[in-house]
Amino acid sequence: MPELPEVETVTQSIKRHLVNKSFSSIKIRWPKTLENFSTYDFESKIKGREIVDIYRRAKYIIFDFKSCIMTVHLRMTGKLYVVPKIDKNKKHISVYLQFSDKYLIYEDTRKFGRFNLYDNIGVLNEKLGIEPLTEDLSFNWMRQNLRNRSRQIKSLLLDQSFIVGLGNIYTDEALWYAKIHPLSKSDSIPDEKIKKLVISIKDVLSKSIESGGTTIRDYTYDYSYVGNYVLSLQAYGRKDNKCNRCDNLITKHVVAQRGTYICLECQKQ
DNA sequence: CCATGAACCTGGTCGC
DNA sequence: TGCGACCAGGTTCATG
Repeated sequence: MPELPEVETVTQSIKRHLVNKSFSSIKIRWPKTLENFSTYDFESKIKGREIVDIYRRAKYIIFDFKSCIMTVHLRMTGKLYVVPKIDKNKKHISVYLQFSDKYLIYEDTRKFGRFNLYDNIGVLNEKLGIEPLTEDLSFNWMRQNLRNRSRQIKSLLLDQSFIVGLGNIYTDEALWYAKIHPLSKSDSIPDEKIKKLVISIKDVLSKSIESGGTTIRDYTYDYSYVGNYVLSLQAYGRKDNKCNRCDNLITKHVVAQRGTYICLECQKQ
């Protein structure tokens, strides 16, 4: 489901309910969801502890309890939302936590999502790359780091140890805006296009956040709102539609094992 | 170092 | 209507 804009939207939507509150119980319906801790750990380290902050890092939602953090990764179909009452008709609720008189629900059709418990954010930071919406992502950084390796650009942009937050949709979108073919080798992209790529990444992600993300099928936030950035997509999902720049038809390919949408006229290799 | 394929899961869609 | 094949906003691990 979610890339950076969707995770950011979900994070903000649950944050206002939960900051300064504490969880009183947890119920597990799909045990694998808790990857590195148990309900026993919940009892001793999380239960009754104040949630000091909730924030996003990469595609993780972080619950900060000061003495430890709980991370949630939604993977493909995870949904995290607050409701006053549990909906018994929901078939795929993997976990739910009670706080005050409400519930934080974790629903996940494909069951790929995971909760983890850590002492601090250090473990995550070690394996994660830079945040694209900060000044860490600059033209100079990008040029330097595209040139010191030779990777297919799409595969590199999807790599969370390089830049975090981009997934299949926003990678295709950013490459379309920058007129870069997804199979281009990272060390053969001209400066002008690198410059455009950096701007496009920031632009696409921030515009999408403003629209509440992109809903293709599963993604919703706050129980049922959909993301409207789907209306702004230029490449992703637009097979056989006209490119909005040149009237050539968008075609679908496979790059880095992912469905990939390209305007072969604009995005020459 | 880099690319590829499989695994983890369920459900929707498409062609016959 | 039914059934199989293929596809899906992600990540990780094993293999050349």
